[in-house]
Amino acid sequence: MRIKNLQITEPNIIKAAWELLDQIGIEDFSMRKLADLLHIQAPSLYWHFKSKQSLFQTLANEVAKEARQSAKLEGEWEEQLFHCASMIRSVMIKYPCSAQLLMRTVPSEPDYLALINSLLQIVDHLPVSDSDKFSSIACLLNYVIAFELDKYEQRRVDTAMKKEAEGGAQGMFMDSLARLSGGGPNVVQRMHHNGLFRELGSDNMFRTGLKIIIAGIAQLAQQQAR
Amino acid sequence: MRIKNLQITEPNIIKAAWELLDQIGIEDFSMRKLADLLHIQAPSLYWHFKSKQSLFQTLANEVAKEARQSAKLEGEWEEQLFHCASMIRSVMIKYPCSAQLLMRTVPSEPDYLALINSLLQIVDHLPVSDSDKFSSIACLLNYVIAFELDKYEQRRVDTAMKKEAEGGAQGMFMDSLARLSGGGPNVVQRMHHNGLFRELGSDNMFRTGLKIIIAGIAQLAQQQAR
DNA sequence: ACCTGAACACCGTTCAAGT
DNA sequence: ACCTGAACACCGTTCAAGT
Repeated sequence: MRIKNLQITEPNIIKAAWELLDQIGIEDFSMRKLADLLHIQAPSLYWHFKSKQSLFQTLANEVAKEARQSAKLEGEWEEQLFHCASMIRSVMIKYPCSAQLLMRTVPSEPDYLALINSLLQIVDHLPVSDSDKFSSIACLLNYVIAFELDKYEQRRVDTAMKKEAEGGAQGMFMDSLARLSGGGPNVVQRMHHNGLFRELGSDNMFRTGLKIIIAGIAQLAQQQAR
Repeated sequence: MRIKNLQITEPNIIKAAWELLDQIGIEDFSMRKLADLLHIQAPSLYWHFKSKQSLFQTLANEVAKEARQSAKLEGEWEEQLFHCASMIRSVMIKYPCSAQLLMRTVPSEPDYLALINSLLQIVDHLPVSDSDKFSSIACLLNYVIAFELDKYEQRRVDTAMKKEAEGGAQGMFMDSLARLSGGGPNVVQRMHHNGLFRELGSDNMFRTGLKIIIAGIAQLAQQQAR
């Protein structure tokens, strides 16, 4: 939990913030702990950032900025969307808790807006209404963010379960799984049995969802074109 | 902020919790305020719920329970999915902060699992792999939750913006909008100009996104069938 | 069985005061 | 310009003690 003595500059505070997020996660992140990491007192941080929220906003914007830069614009629009979304995801993986940060942040920051703009450009030539273009991109972006958010939450629960008495909560889970109320076949249990739950958050699952959304957008364009 | 004198039972605590969430939102929700509302001391709550997290888990499960009950199972699978997703959304609208609650909650609660199961049943007969079924439903459910989450966040920012000096932050926003870095046409600005931002979170937008995802799933099934 | 008072170990943030 | 000490108004949670 120590860091080399550094000048207390905005970039260095941000660097330390990323490290702290990586170490303890966003729910335990505090201005006091960040100050400790930088060997200063907590109130000092408020000279550089007017609030914790504004610090988070800055972090989120950094993710948006890097995501936008990694976009390449060649090939069919489907490829472009796929590539862009994958890039956004890989940038998000690089930065700890980036999904939570983006979620809590309003896309009023310039780089976030620019990212949305470049996504909108990709679908701008499609023969659908502006409203539909907007919905499509919102859907895609939501998907990418929610996917990483889920993965994070999943991990958090997994570790919490392991901590709790070996097989205690795990047993509870298997129990509710076994006797699902509501008629019909127990599809969830079959999938759990086949180890599908371990695939949660995998690259493969990400790509499948992405394909679904892009194919759906294509379908929308095709219908409108008729 | 008062409530009639009530017996302190688990259901009444839950009722008060919903009211408090409605009044002040999830980020300001505290066990102490909940206790105030019930005219008891904060530690008393810990006799009924072992933690704030477990209280939230219970609330989330209530949403899942009601959502599951409102599912009807007739018509084509596309209609069923559409209807189910719409129902889940309308239940979520009924309960304040339900998106946040579901997001923070692991789907290990029985009713949440049952909800996922009934969604999986709808696509179970499609000619795709279990993994793809799983991805499809995860994608759909993520969409519904993230949609409401975004709407909530959007509202929070809007009110924050209005509070901040008339047109101060608003001006900032227009500014970043006007001079977006990165080449290409400014699609975002055009859309903002056409009032599309006011459509954020609308029924119309919800349905469009839903159609995209369902059409995408259909596409997946069609490809695999060949 | 159910509730309280007092306490612990934390928060974010402000502000006068220091250098 | 940049940092600190002290303080304010909060948190979630525990626990001995009350009824």
